Amino acid sequence: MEYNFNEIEAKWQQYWAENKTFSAEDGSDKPKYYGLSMFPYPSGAGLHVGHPLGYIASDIYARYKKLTGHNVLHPMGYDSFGLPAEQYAIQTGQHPAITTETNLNRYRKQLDKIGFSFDWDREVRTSDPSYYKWTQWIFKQLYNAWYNKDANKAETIDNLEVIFENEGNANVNADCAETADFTAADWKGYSEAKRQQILMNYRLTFLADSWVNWCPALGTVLANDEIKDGVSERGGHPVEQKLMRQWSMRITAYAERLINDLDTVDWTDSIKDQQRNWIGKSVGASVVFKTESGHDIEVFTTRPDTIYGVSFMVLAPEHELVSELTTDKYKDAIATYQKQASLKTERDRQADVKNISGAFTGAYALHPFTGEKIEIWIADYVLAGYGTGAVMAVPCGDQRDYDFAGHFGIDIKNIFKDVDISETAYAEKDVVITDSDFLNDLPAKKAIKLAIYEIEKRGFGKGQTNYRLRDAVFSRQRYWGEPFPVYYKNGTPYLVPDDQLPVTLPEVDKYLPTEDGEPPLARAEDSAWNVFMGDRMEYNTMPGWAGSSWYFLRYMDPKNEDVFVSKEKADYWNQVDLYIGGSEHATGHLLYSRFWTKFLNDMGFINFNEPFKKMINQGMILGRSSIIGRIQFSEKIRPIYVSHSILREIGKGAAYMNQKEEIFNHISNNICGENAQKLIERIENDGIFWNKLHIDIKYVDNDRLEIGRASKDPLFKYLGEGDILPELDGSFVCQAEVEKMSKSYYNVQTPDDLVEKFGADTLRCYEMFLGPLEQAKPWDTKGINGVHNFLRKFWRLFHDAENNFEVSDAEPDKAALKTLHKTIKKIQEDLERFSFNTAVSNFMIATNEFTEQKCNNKAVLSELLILVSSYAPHIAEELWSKLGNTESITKASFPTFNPDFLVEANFEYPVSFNGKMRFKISLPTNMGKDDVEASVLAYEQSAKYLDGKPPKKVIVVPGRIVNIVV
RNA sequence: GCGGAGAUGGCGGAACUGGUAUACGCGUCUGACUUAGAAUCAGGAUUUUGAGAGUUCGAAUCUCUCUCUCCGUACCA
Repeated sequence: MEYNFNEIEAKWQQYWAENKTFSAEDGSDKPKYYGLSMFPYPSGAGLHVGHPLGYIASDIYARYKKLTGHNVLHPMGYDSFGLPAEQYAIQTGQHPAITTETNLNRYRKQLDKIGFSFDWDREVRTSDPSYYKWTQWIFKQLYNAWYNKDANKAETIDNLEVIFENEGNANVNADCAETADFTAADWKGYSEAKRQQILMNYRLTFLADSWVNWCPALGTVLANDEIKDGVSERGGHPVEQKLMRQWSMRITAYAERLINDLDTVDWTDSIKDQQRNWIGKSVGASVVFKTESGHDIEVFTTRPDTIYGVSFMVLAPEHELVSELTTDKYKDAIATYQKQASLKTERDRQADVKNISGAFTGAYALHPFTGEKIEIWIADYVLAGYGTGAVMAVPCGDQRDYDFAGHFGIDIKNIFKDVDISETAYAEKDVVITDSDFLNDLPAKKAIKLAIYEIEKRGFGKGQTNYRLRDAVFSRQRYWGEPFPVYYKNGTPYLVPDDQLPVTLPEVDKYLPTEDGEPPLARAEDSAWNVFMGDRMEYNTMPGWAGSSWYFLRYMDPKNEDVFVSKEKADYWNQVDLYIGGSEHATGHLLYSRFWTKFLNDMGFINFNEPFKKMINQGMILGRSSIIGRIQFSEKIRPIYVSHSILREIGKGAAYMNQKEEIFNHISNNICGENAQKLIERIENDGIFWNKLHIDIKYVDNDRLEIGRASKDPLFKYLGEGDILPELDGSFVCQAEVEKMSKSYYNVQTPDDLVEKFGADTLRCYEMFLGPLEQAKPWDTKGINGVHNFLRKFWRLFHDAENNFEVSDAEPDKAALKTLHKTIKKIQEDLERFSFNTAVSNFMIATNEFTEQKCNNKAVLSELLILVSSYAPHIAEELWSKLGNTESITKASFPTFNPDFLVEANFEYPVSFNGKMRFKISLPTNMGKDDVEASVLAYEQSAKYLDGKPPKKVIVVPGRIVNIVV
């Protein structure tokens, strides 16, 4: 074989590993480059071709940076705590650590075969005690911190205690749970337990009873971002609300900074918007409405300017004041409504948006400005969890209020000047307010400010900003996660001292909750814990996002036993320069990492407050499924499996007997020749029922199904039990459909087969060649041959017809230099704008040109080789060493582009008439505008298009184009 | 509903600041080589950039209107 990729690739992979070619230097003088790919969860299914896409791009760029003289950190590791290993453990009793280890080894093997430039000495695994020791340590820092809103940063809890000691909490401006005021004297008099209780309100990670998303099937709580469409993201199980004592993270303290600092990172607008929406900042006012019975109802509104348009109030059904406010007459109706609402799942409630429902409490509030009586209703369109769980309803300015008022016959006041609200509410802010006393004739934006001013002045409320973002629940009732560094004494939580960390996972007899519903860790014997303190240890474990929130820091200093990352190393490596991964982590991992980074920055452990400077989100690779048609008759008769063109006709909706004639016509006219009669007879006798079946793509080549081979597979042996109707030429063609890669569609492509068949270099180039990195695109192996041929052709540039290595030492000729420098320019530009697909095309063009030029010039090919080496590193190393180099090509320097080689004496001007290109004319590049014009007009073909008339106008763009207006 | 991205041959896609539309690859067709296939080589074909208008000497590219697709998100007051 001329280009023996299997041998070459194995050889160089071994060389890189033995020579630690990709080991990053700490604190070198070179500029640093930190390129990171999102680390994978090692699932049992292994890698499919979609996984390496981002890794390959990341690898190409990292190798490129190395060639441009950077000290490159390009690590890889595993997010190895997680549910699937635990579910497997529950089913089989096998320890999740063993499952994880097995999967992880498989991943490593697959990754190694693709030839990545990972510095494996820096590998991290979140489930490794030497790693999660530091996850626990960071948890402790969060526990020992509070958020000082005046300083706008986190500070240690010790200094808060000093303040309490000296002046109580009256002057403390903290982001915290509601806490009653106390003086310094009070504080001194409090018991230890009481003090701890109070401090808990301030800590950045805290224990509190909170409504959580409980997933009974998974036996654990889930964070909001782990739920999609009202069911768990993993497994699709139903989720219900439950009040539980849980660890939470006070991410809300960082809401404002998390929004603002998005402006400082180079991410896609889509991800930034997702984060902004998730955080959901809204600016407005909180206003207190007194009720007739003397209660205060606090509402949040973004439109205080519409306060004179309030015509009723709505409380969430769960609102704490509902029972107190409801008058006797309405007690039953309210109770009924509350019950209905509570029975609805989150999902029903969302699905039921258009159904307007609510109930009147019988109570009235008093308008703070007019004193007018306002009906108080409850309705489930008001959410207990957002704002204060109560709204002032302004039908003219809010569509939901408008619909509600219309439905229940409540008055709709119009306080907008010259706006028609007879059909719908008007929610825009470009209105002028009227009928509103002191707000009259003001544009809404000014009115908002004045309204807040008045509200504050008269003591009805204050200006306020609300966020949709909730504090993040941090406990999971699972086994396979980080244990908390926490123990309990008399019900009060305490931290395990640093010198005893990590608290490792104890052995348990089963990975299930206990009989009384405690998490699996409650099963552990006291002696099974490596650290056991107080009455008991914490039974919860941390969520999946704990370990992944800071892993990019550990790569900088993976073996450090004294600190999670040393200050110098964090200063040197700093932010991740390029982060590549999927966009599905927009509101999970990517938000939590930013939160932890800001916190660690606040505490002075690192010097930057955003983790990922630039991010690219690779698109999903879709599978290409192969589908055949099955026509079924009654049970006694063999089904018929039909090829594509027949399936297509049947699929045109002509599936039922009332279109029988149509089907018959199609069949006999267009389709399967003599088989048509057979098919028609069957349908005639038995009626028709058809469906589509997915066939494993491994039995399909170029859409042709290999029936013989497929029918031997137990999964598809049915093919042998029916009749086959092929195309006229006898082949059996499958219909192709692009859909998600999934086991159930039999369309999963693993990289292993392809590496085996075509080599890693081909796979790498092909994955890039498919299209722009960010775009979702179908995977189609047909094209891989083309890329493979390119590499073979590339190989042949260096060899003669008998595959003997042969290059020339002569001076390179002009044509070769032009091709080379054109290519250097393109490749560099493509890399700089992360256009990996066009770079591969440009390599193909260069290879084609050199082939045509019969160029085997050593100097030229050496430079070309360096360009190619980041895309196809194995073949590049092999040819590089054949050229006589003794060091790895990764130590070479990226070639320098020289524009002189591209200068041409003549340019072929395209000549257009009225914008339509008609012919070309070759003229000297240095010819002036006027001369070009004269030459073109003098050209014989011009007369044809001028048709005897003088040109109206002639546009000459030197070196570009000539356009003549007639 | 809201937000984001997008629509170019039979297919994946190129065309960077408006300047030769469809590079590169796949598929397809013809021919050469071959016992045959694979491979290789030579050559051909398809279209007018989702629709409509505008700006311009010139628009895939800029502006407006509309249609459709994908992704995210949703009673957030």
